Amino acid sequence: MLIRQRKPLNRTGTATYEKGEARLARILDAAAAVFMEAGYSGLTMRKIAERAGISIGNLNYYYRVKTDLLRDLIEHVLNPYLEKFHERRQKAGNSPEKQLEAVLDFWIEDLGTPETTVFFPELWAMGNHDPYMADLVDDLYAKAREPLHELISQINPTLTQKDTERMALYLCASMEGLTIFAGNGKPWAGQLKAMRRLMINNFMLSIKAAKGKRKQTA
Amino acid sequence: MLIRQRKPLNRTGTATYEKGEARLARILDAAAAVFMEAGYSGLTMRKIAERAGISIGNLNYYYRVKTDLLRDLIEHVLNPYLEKFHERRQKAGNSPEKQLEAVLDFWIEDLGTPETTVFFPELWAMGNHDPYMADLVDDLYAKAREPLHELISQINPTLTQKDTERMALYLCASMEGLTIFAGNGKPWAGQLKAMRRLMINNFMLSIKAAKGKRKQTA
DNA sequence: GGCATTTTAGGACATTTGTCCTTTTAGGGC
DNA sequence: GCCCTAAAAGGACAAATGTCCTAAAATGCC
Repeated sequence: MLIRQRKPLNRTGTATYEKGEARLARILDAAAAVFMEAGYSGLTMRKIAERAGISIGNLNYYYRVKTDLLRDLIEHVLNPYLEKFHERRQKAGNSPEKQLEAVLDFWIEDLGTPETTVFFPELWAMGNHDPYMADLVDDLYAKAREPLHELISQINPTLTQKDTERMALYLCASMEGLTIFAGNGKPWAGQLKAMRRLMINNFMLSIKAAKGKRKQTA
Repeated sequence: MLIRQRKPLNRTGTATYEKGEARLARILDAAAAVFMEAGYSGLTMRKIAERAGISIGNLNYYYRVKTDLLRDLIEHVLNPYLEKFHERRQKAGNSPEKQLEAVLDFWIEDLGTPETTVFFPELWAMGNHDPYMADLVDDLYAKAREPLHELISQINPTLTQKDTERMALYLCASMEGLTIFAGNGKPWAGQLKAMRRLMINNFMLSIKAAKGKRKQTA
């Protein structure tokens, strides 16, 4: 009696051949597409497989468990953001004002893309019911706020660490909130640029006016 | 051969006796509880029935179709908001500054409650995949922004209609965005009051400084 | 108290969904 | 060319879920 060893395959989201690796990428692309169309509640293994042009069996070969796929999906979508943010800041030139403006500019512009408009609200909602997602979102925003924090403290050095952090959170929250109203396809989408100007102006005003008051202006 | 007439019962979310009406309310309460715990994707008829202490069959008697229940649920949760907002503004006293401050105060304070923290992000996410929800959310915020609009134009009459609307949207977006970071159970929840002060101060600053510049200050 | 109607319960059914299993096909190393 | 593993397909299954149906119990009205 031959006892066939149980298949030891328990890796998830990995491939050995090039073909497998390409497929893996296409799976995550397909998952992202389904996710943006139907949201988390509409994200099913079968829809992903169909979108990727493969069978459920094959999808299951790459991801035995749906949660693993979801986590890779989130990472797959989120990683480019941090990269883009980082590179954007590098080439933003000279003064901290100009740099901050460049970062905010990019941030607000990005929130008008379909991906960001749909993806992030979904993340926020998931964060309320899934501790893993909550941590992930917190980490993401903490990293995204770092440049703000640094630049704000350069623009207004009289601020305490805590005040600087709060100011950065204020900017971050305001911009993220705008997603709901002026994101892609939203009623105010046509006025995103006007809102961007308004917001950035007010941010600059607030930063300079804060706390250790007329120190820069004099 | 007796042909039993098909039951004509197709009402949804209505009751005739007092008992039925009370049950209806408890169903919506139960649905709200499940919704806040598990989100839209975790909202099932069976969970709602169990939470309400009734059978699936009975729940189905009140709501044949889940979407109807969802719509009533949203309305059931949302209605108190508009009422609270309205009454809050009435008793906010004299000057437009004080009134606006009162409205904002209440708005930001409310966003720290568990209901608001969980419920609204879920709405935003649903709005991206369901046109009905999108309209509902837009209407809600349009109504919520009305008092802001009015008070802003009183505080700074030099603003055009459009600028006033944008300013109101700015306040609204900033506050709603804060939900994600300083809502109930969020990492910045402990600093909600500090953020409230910071935000309201900056809002006032922005409103007075906008457009027709130093007209109030001189 | 009897009766029509509302309310409730419980079961049933078809679908959907995540996961698993077996088998076949393809690819790369020797 | 052979062989071992990766890749892919398709079917299967149990659990969950929305909806429906029928029968019992409760309720208000005369």
